[in-house]
Amino acid sequence: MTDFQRPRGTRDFPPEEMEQRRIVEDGLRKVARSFNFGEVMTPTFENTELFVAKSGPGIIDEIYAFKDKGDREISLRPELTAAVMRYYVKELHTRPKPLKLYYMGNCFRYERPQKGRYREFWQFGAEIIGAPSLDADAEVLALAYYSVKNLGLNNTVMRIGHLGVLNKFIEELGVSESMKVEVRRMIDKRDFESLRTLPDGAGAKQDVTNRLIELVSLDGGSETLEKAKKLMDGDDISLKELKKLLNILEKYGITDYKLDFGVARGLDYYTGMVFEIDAPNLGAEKQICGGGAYSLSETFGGQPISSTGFAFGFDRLMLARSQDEEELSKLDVYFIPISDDARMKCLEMVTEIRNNGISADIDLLGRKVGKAFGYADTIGAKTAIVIGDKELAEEKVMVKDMATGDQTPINFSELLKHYQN
RNA sequence: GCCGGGGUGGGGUAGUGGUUAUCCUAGGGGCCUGUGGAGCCCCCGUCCCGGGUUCAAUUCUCGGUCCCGGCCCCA
Repeated sequence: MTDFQRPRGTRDFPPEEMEQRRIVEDGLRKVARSFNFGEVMTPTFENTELFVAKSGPGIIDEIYAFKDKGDREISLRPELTAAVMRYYVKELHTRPKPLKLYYMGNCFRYERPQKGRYREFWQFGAEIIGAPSLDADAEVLALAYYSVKNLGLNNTVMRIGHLGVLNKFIEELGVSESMKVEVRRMIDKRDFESLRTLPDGAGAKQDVTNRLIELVSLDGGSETLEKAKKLMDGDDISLKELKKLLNILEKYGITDYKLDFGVARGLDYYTGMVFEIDAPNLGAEKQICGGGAYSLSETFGGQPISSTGFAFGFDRLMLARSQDEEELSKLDVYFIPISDDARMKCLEMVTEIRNNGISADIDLLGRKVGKAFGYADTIGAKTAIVIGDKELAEEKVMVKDMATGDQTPINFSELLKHYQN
């Protein structure tokens, strides 16, 4: 016998899980719409060069890249931002600014699967394009913040940083360009040990190194700003910006964040504010959201334009909230016809009820009544209806409450009304 | 790419170098020909793949593959 397996790192989702996923998805959509973001969708695959342009040729090793039958270099998208920016540059750039977009879709990466990491996964993201302001940064942060809150994920931490602050320090270190990239990586990894060796190996200034380590070790709310100020000797523009941003966030009702200058995001197209949201209960892959202010349009051949955005790891959101299971929706009514004539009548009633937004199902196996009730019970139907020739003659059905076992006679004409209450 | 732990019906498991591989559960049917949740009975369905050792491998061994956790990476 041939054993057909799922490709590695992919998943099947049963109805119960899909219901949960749709609840989360609907919740995210709802919040995004309430912020006046509009949804866009882009292709599942793109020309490989798009992702190379954004992330460099090394990316090819980590994504599903292949040649199609026309010898074109194609890749399954490893993320959604590149495609959205491509779309913006080619077609949406004449739209009134600011452009507020959101999107959700499956993405693919050729990676070793582990908890919260799959080869096919889903992202939900949002961008504000063309609003080069702290107000846009705050609006995006607020969307991410309230999306998480709305899902009931209370055990999460939003960490906000600023690359302007970080980069100033890195510049002052006085190390080579390649070393700067390395330093950023160390900071992102919280690798303080390696940072400490910078003065020896890479010739970084000892004093700056010390202050840099102190900076990225800071951990706290808005009061942390003062500590950072002292480390920077004087009023830094980025720091002032950050202060303004935090003031704005307060108006959004957001104060339970952490300032973290170690949020480096590992990418050089980020320009200012950057942030991440963690769900600490997820283990190694605990980051559920990442984003910030960036400039990417020019990479795809457009005019430079300021943007701010983020992406949620949808599957990680699901993992993070999986502890509090919600009750699944139950079938409203299960029809059990006993004769062929009764079945015909049932179909009319089933259709009428379904057309009024009430869920209804009907026995398709011709089971005996006892078995059919057993099935109705197993699937958790709220009520069941048996119809035979007797009921047909009286134009009545017996509606049985599956929880209590009570039966109520209802006229055919009253049936819909009964369920609408 | 690397490290560790795993893989026995759909799900969960027991067990073994050799007759018919255990039990639970789920699914289908019957006892019960118009009323569910219990019980009893029947049916369905399994040793991840390949090489090696052996008279004989689900068992031992090697490789692969997939799953779980971690490293690397994380656009």
